Order: sequence, then structure tokens, then C-alpha cells
Amino acid sequence: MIEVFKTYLQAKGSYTAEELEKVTAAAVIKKVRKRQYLSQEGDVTRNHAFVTKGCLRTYTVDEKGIEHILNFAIENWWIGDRESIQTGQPSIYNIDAIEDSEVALISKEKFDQLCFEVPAFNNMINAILQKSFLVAQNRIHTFLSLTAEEKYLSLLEKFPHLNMRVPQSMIASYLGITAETLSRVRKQIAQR
Amino acid sequence: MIEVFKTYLQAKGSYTAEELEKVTAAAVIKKVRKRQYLSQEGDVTRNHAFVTKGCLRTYTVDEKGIEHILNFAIENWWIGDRESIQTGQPSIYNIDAIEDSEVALISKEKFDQLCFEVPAFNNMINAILQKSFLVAQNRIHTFLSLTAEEKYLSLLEKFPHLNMRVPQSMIASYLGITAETLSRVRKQIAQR
DNA sequence: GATAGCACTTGATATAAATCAAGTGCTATT
DNA sequence: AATAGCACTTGATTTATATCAAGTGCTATC
Repeated sequence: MIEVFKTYLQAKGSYTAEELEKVTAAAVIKKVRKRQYLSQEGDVTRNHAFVTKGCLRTYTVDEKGIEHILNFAIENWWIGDRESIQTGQPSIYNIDAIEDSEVALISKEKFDQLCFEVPAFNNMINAILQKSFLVAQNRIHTFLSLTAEEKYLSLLEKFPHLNMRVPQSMIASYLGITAETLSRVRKQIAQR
Repeated sequence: MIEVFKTYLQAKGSYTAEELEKVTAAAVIKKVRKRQYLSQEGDVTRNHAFVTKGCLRTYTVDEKGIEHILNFAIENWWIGDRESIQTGQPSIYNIDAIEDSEVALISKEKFDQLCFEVPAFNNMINAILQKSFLVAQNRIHTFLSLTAEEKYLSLLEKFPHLNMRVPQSMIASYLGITAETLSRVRKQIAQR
């Protein structure tokens, strides 16, 4: 499945054969079964992770036991708590697999080295970071200005594939609404 | 006020005297009076902006005329619609001054050139982007999991200075609650 | 020093969404 | 085929927050 990573790299930047080899050599493939943790609250995140197969989520659990999903990641997305990686502080997030999945792990040390030694990699990572920020900003805007129904419709538009793969209750959590509300919202939309 | 920018640069990276000169030379100082726009919805953003004095905000106005504030920026913060700058598409955001302010503008072209030619600048910008992403992620988490009161308390903790400078109604907008609700929340907190 | 105009508060009421509590219908397992 | 366990739906009720509508008290300006 390292092939998926290689293909992604080639699509995202212009790497020489040597550079490509260097980057992929830094990655270690790991399988993560459905419901299995990639990392847990309290762990220090030591690796960047790129999803080559499946679907994972980043979330927290509050005092009431309610899960709050910050992010999903499917094939060709990155996942992992950048804050914990950078600072070395324990992460406040849990990451687990929603489907049987596979990720390419790159240790912080190798990742930083790649950024330093392979300009194409560094540029690619910064472009991703920029994109991630824009997506986050956009999501903030939905929280500020949209109703439950509008947020759901907006998700369908932006990430149609997610809706197909992820249980409704998790979509609801990601949108910041309850599963019951999402169910009613969907019913209303269907009745038109 | 270009001194403010220079001081900031020196604090954020190790620039040679020459590099420092190069960066500051790329900036043009602009005064923005209170209530004056730095840019409006529909404009293509052509400059990155660094606040040397005062306070500005990024916001949208919905069909009902309600303002939704995405960001504030005070001294030593950057502001501007990165999406519009990158893509050349019209911005969906308004940016205006909350106080009489002063910003250092750097055109997209010069900015990109600086990133390319001055490694310290490039690294600094990427570090800021990373920080911005973490702040955004954190804010998303507050929308997912906190009540109106908790969101306000969290803001007080993270950005105490903002609360002093920005009208309550704008704080409310930033938190995604109404001005009336914030007023009541504050009363409740005070009564303890 | 009267008047206007904000920024904020307070009260009454409405509403979107949450909560609580059963249902239904799948899928999987034995 | 029976049973269990999810994932989702549906209904009744509650609740947090929004909305609407007056207030109050500052500050500023003529």
C-alpha cells in the first residue's frame, strides 16, 4: 500500500526518483483494524500519519461521555495531532479507525529531516497545512452562521464521499448536532 | 511604525541585517481609521497585512444583516484572506478596523518572493500558519463541546487582551452567540 | 447642559435543538 | 430460525439560546 503514498507524492509535487525513494523509505506501513486506536488521549504523538486505506477520525470524549469529532481522514489525507508532535505534550485527542485501515507513519525526526532535505516535500507539506487551515476556517464559518440543516447540506456538498462511508451518528458529531437532530433533518430534506 | 514590524521579525527568526532590510522594504505602511474597510467582500485580496497598531476584524454579513466575526487581529498579528490571495478569487470576507489602526502591507508577489529568497521569512510564515491552524482547530473544538458560558470563559483565558479592546457585541459574534446572551452570561459569572 | 447615539442590560416570549424514551429494521452470530 | 446488538427513527418533553422590545446609562457634540 506504499504505492498509494508514492502515487500521492508524485501527484502533489515534482520529486526526483531519488527523493521519492527517500520519502517513501521514511514511512512505515501500519494496519489499524476497525475500532482500533491509532493513538489515545494522553499519548504523545510521535508520528505523522498518511492514510493509504480506510477511514479514521480524531475526537475527544467529554465528561458526559459524548464524543466530539474534530476530523475524519480517508485515503490520501493526513491525520495526527500536530500540536502534540511539535510540543511533545500529551495529545488531548483520540484517533481510531472507522473502517479497517492502513496508514503510512513517518516519525517526527524523519519528517522534519525530509522537510529540511527535500524541498518538494517541504512545499507539499506547507501547501497541505495551508489547505487545512482554509478548511478549518470554513468550518468555523458554518458554526457561526448555519442551522443544523444548512450545516448538513454544506457537508454533503463539500465532502459527499464522507457521507457514504461514515455512520450518521458520527456525521452528527462532526457537525456539532445530535444524532436525533440529524435524523430529523434528513427526513425533512427527503420530503421535498 | 515599521519599527514594530522589524522588532517582530527579529523576535520570530534570525535574519541578517540585509534580509531584515529586504523584508521591511517590501512592506508599505497604511493607516486604517476606525470603521474603515481594509478590504470588502467581492474584492480580490492582493496583499498580506501585518498589524502594527490597532485592531481589525474579518467578518461576513448574512442575508439577515447579522455579522459573523471570523477573526480579530491586534498588534503583531497577521490578517487577510489567504484563500483570495492564493486563488485570485474575490474574497467572501470583509475586513475593517475596530480602532484607528496601522498595517504593513506586502503584495502577494513580494511576499512570495520573500518566501523564496529569505529562508528565515519562509520558516516564520510557515510557523505562523501552523499556529493559525492549531488555533482554528481549538476553536472548532469549543463549538463542538462548550456552552455559551464556557466559550466565553475560554476566550477570556486564551485572549484576555481581546476582551478589553473589543465591544461585547463583537465578542458575542466571534463566539457564535447573541449579544444579549453574552450580557446574561457575564451577569451570571459576576454574581459568583 | 440638553440631545443624540451608542453599548449594554433586562424582561417576556418564541424556537431550534437537546434530551429522554421507545420503537423499527438490519446484520451477524449461534 | 432465534437472538442479540447496532444504527437509525420517531415521539414527547425540556432547555439553552434567540428574538423582540424596552429600558438605562455613558460619552460626545452642538
